[in-house]
Amino acid sequence: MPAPDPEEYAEQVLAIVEQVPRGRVTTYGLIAEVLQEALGVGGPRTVAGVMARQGALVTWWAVVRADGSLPEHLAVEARQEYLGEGTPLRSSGAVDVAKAVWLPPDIHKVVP
DNA sequence: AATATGACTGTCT
DNA sequence: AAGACAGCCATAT
Repeated sequence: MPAPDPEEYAEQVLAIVEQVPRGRVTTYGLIAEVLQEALGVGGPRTVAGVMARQGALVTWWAVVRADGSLPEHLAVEARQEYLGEGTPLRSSGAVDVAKAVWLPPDIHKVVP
């Protein structure tokens, strides 16, 4: 399975992020796994790269690190959303991943 | 072509 | 429990 075009990869990432239910989250790694299996390329950092450039187009706060945290400057803004959505948080301020995690569907189901 | 960088992650102190 | 380290993948110099 060869290399897909980067623009499509980005679309897939965004497509998945938009599927995340309100009040739940998913992680860079999980998204990366699904796309890796479907397209054979990419990793967590690749997903992060997409979010860094086009994350503003979607509910970017629905994507967090494996431990439920986000970089400082984003954590601040994300907190408001989490409070508003009732997303389970830990005392540290990070999302309680164990409770809030949402598993991305197979890409084939997203874009058959 | 080689190196540095980034919205990452898992393992080992 | 928190920090160091080393992989990892794509982009930009």
